[in-house]
Amino acid sequence: MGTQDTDVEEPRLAAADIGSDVGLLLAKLHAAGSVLNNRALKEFGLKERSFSILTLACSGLEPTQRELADFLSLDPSQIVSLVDELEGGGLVERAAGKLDRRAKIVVATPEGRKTHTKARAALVECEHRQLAALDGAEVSELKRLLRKALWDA
Amino acid sequence: MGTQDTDVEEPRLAAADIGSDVGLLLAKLHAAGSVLNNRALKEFGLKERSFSILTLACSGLEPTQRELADFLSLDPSQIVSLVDELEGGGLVERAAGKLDRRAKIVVATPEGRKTHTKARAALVECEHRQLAALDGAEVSELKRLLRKALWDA
DNA sequence: TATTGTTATACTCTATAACTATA
DNA sequence: TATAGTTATAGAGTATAACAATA
Repeated sequence: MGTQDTDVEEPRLAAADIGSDVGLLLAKLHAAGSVLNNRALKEFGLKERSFSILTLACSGLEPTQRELADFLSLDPSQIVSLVDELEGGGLVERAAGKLDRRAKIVVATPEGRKTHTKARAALVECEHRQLAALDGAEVSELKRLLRKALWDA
Repeated sequence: MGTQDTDVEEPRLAAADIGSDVGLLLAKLHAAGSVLNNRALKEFGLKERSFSILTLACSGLEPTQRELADFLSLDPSQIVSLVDELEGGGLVERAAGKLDRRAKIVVATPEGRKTHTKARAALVECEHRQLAALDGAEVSELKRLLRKALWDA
């Protein structure tokens, strides 16, 4: 996003009713977090997107590219280039689907797992900093509400 | 975002630990909301961004373009074209800053106020649908936590 | 006929730097 | 010298359609 502001106090304009607009609050918090996350992931050659795919490739769930696209809310064609990138770096591999030979399962290599472990630790640190104003219970509650809004619809 | 999915049940991949990743949850909920919001705003010739500016232009706070850029986490150059667009549609006007003649204050026209009222009603409806799984107290708590994370840092 | 992955293309959004006018 | 607004441009991200292989 344009300005990687670190709003450290409530700005004057937050008094407008749009200061309670869920869409804007989500956009701002997400944008601020993305800057932190992508900066932290740079040393591993990753971005938020590729990290998400790597995580799922490490999960043991054996996701197909189609599942990745659905879950990450990305277009299948975007998954192709992201997986290409990870595969080029030796972090994941494409395996043939067991039941459906059209489908390709994305699995992490041993090196991918090592990179993921380190990258994940860096992101946990980012999340701590981003949500520093919230205590442990509040962080849990925030996650619960976000998950509920997304998946209990 | 790629696929404007309407996740109506928790997908298989949500079991991975990334299903609790705040960054991903924020991205997904924000993206899903943007699709709804922009679709609803289309009939008014607005998008999320231009609606935000129109709202602040209606607020009585007399924001300068610089303040809009800071508050909306957008680059000043992006504000220029968004305000151009709104001004071209007759919804806002640029007024000279009172203390600083460099600064330009963005204020809504009477027509801008009328459009804003109608657009806002449409967005309230979108927010209701997007957060349908949450009760009133949970919506308030979600907003409180988001605001706190952003501005109590 | 429908779906998975792929490629290609056009479009929007974002980031950056330079310029002007005021301060 | 610094700041508000503007302009221009390159890059990243997104949306869309078409195609081959498989179901």
